[in-house]
Amino acid sequence: MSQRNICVTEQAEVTQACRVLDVLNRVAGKWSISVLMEARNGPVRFTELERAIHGISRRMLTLTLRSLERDGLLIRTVYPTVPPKVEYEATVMARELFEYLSGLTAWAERHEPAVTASREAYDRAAG
Amino acid sequence: MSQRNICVTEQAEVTQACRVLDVLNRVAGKWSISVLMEARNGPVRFTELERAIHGISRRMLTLTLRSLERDGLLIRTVYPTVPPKVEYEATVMARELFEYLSGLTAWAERHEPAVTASREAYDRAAG
DNA sequence: CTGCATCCCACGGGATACTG
DNA sequence: CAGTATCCCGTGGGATGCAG
Repeated sequence: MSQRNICVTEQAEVTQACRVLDVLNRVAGKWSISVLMEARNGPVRFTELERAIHGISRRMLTLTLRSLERDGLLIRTVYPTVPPKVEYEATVMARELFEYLSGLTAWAERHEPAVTASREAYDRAAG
Repeated sequence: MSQRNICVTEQAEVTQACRVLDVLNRVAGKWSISVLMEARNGPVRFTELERAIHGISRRMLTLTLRSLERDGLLIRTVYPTVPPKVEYEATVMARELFEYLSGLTAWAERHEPAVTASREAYDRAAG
């Protein structure tokens, strides 16, 4: 997702929108949430992530990990062994985020039928 | 944001990730949340939205509105007058979504300093 | 006023190959 | 094992112009 934080006024609504957009921008990458969820319960290794997240490329896994680490959502631990061993783990901050995401999850579950129906109706009406 | 729902297994974690991704995909457009929030309290006209949302182009406003309408998050009402008058209003479903988004907002507010600090530290360390 | 059509570009992200 | 480097392409989205 491209940059989209459009905080320009001081209106409460706009400010709230911006806050939400901040979060989304941080987590909006195609693979961010999947990676975060895999790293939520204890440390995970690079290759484990690669296997667990179906369809991700090595390049995107690396980029996603770096981005999440930079934002303080993931902790990267390197063990200077041969062969190298690197572990990733969600931070407390990231785990707290999951609680709010689970609210979204519940919302999505409750309304998925309605959304699907709405789409079908819309597409049937206009094409 | 490109398509990223990668539901391929039946694992609980993956399923939850998919649900969240469903929501995000629906709302991930650069302008979706801003539009939704403007339409949250009563109907809003096209031009009002255009003025309220700083930086949005006419094209993107239309596309965003259509997408949200299709998903059942927005109701579009056309008054067959001259000149035309069209109003948009958030549905109940969309308003319910705001409650969960406000959780994200709070999270973002609480942790924004930490994220900023983390980024600076990361960038200082590596460049 | 409320759009749709067209053109264009940046960038997210896939495929592939190479490395400490 | 855990990455980095390159190349390439689709698509999201901006700018602009036309229309009912």
